[in-house]
Amino acid sequence: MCKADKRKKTTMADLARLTGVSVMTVSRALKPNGSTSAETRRRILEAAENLGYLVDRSAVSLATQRSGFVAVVTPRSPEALFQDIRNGLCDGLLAAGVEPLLSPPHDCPAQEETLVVAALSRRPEAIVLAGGPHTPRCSRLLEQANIPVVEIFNLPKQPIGHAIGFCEHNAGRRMARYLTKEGYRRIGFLGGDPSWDPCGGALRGGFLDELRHRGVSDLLVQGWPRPTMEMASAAKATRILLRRDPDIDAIMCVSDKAAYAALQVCEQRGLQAPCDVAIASFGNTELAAHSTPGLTSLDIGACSIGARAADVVVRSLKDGQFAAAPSSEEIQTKLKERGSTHGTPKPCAHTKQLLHAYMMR
Amino acid sequence: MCKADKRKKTTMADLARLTGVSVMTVSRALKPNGSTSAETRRRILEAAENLGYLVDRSAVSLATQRSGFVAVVTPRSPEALFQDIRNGLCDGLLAAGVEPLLSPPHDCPAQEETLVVAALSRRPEAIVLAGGPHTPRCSRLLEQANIPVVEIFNLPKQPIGHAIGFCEHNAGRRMARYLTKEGYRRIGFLGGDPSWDPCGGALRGGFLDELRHRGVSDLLVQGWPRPTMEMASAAKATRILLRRDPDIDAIMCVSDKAAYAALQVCEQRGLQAPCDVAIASFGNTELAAHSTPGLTSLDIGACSIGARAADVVVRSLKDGQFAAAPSSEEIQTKLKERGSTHGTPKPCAHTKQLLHAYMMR
DNA sequence: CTGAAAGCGCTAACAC
DNA sequence: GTGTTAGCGCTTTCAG
Repeated sequence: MCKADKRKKTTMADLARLTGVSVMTVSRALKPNGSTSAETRRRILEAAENLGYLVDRSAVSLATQRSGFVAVVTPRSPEALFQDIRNGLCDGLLAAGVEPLLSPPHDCPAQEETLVVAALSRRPEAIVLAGGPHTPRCSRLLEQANIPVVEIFNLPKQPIGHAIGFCEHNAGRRMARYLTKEGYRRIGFLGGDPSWDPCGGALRGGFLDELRHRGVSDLLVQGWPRPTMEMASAAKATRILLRRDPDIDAIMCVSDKAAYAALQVCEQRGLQAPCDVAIASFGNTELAAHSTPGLTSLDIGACSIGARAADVVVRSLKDGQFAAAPSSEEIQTKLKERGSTHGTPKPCAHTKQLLHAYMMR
Repeated sequence: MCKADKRKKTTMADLARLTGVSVMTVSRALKPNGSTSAETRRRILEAAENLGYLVDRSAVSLATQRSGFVAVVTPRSPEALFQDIRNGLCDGLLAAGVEPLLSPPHDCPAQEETLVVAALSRRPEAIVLAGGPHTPRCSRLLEQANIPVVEIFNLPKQPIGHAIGFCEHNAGRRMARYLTKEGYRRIGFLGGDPSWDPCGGALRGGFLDELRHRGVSDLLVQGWPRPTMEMASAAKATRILLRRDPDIDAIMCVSDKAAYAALQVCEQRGLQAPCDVAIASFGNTELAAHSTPGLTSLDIGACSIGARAADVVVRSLKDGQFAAAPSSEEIQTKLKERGSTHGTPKPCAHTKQLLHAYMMR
């Protein structure tokens, strides 16, 4: 009844004193399957509710040697994709009764290491993180942590435990193959600085390799220094690209947002996709499907990566065998072809109307 | 040197045994300002590094009664906005040396309660969460938790502790006022189901109120049942709206993504913004600024909300006085006017070119 | 500079 | 059904 005025939090001892039982009885009454008389439990639960008592999970963790949560450490970039991945992951874990606890987003391997140290210090049951690259110490700590480690998004060269992801390099090559087959020859690449977006860097690497392999070497690359303001950065980079090579005929972008920004800049310049310049991207988020024209984009199945990861975590937690025999699952990126790289644009209703208005003047 | 083969994690006792000192010395050696001889410390740190030792923060929390982290509990919707808010918040907290720990996103107050219980059980130093609504029990637990509570995003009717946010109702009214002043009379609203998006619901409420107040009562509302696939849902809802009232002259949307989808649908139908139908939205994210035409949108300063919240948390943690005297800061939404509701569209370069191609056939 | 003792809040393993 | 004892891994406090 009386509110806790003191700084001290209420403990089981308080509940025990109040209800005239031992601490152990309180502990049992608070669990769904503890053996306590109905009446005793009722009184204890009532007292707990009145005082707003909540178990101290630090103490529980210490006593049981089980923390009951799974750590999730993801990079800030690419946000839209990790958003979906995290959603799929969290939903899957919660559905299985496992609690995910997310670290703040990181911008580089060094920061990742800091966050992984913090996460491991809380003794998670398992840890899910992006495929890297990690710092050497980070990798070592993960190996020594003795818990299931699940690397997602990009497939690491040397997985620590389980891995579910795609190969960015292959993804880049794939798109390069497609664009060259479609006949594009003066191709640009738009992406962030690899120091904060290693994944985009690898994508670009694969893209470049394949282009060279196909004899398309006159490639222009334009990047930007920070992960924020992606559209504005991409728009600016596009302008530079167009200035450097006005005859550019295709631009591959590291994300749908960047691609959308590039598309707008091109249109403002009177360049129409795909006839004047093709725009392709990576991620296949909602925006790619809904923009006009639609953006040709590489799909990585972000939601399903999250769901698969949740599955692997849950199985690892249940089954020591499975946890001990790390699996590696390569996700094949799917090239989703849309109007930004293929087909001739027809004047849409909008254009017809403008045309009409234009001629009526 | 030898790897930890057993399930047991290494503890300070192991390090103490290995280096021939007491546990207490190990404890001191591990802290930056503990008084230990340089040589002893060196050996201890070396052993720790070799074994991949990391302190057990459950034990530290228990012993010191300080967990050293701040809990962050946010709703899934509106994702884009909370993304920015979380980023600003996390950056601010990390910069001040406070560790944020994020709960998975929730879809309703009941789920929020569950997550808040889990978070409070870990005894955070403070908790940051959306302004609600919360379940009664959730509010009560937050009050009894005896830690700084910071509610962000929307201003709660009855703040628990500090609050930094805007009034969705006022925001809705604001946009209604603007649209009616611009001369729009047949106005629709597009949003998600209030059960999972209470904030969008309040926005709609304010919007409706103001319209009624101004004698524009013939309002059409269209929503969707799930937080996912926002653009697809909004596109579908837009089609229904257009079918129900082909003469609709403006559509207010709960998010920029929804608005963008609506814009595309309208254009596909030959309706041009703003002359045939105006599109307005909420959030003022990158997309609103970069779409063509730009989307008129209500700006809430998401990043700064996060930064301000971090500031309040840090001050509360430092200053008991400040923590005890809850502040409430109302953020004024700014109406960012763009081409989707205002001005006459000029045929852009793209159109001119299409026009040209069209006439050359 | 180092160590021994006590205890943080809780639970496992036994008693009764 | 309930209580007792003994820790979980660490820090605080007090002695040296």
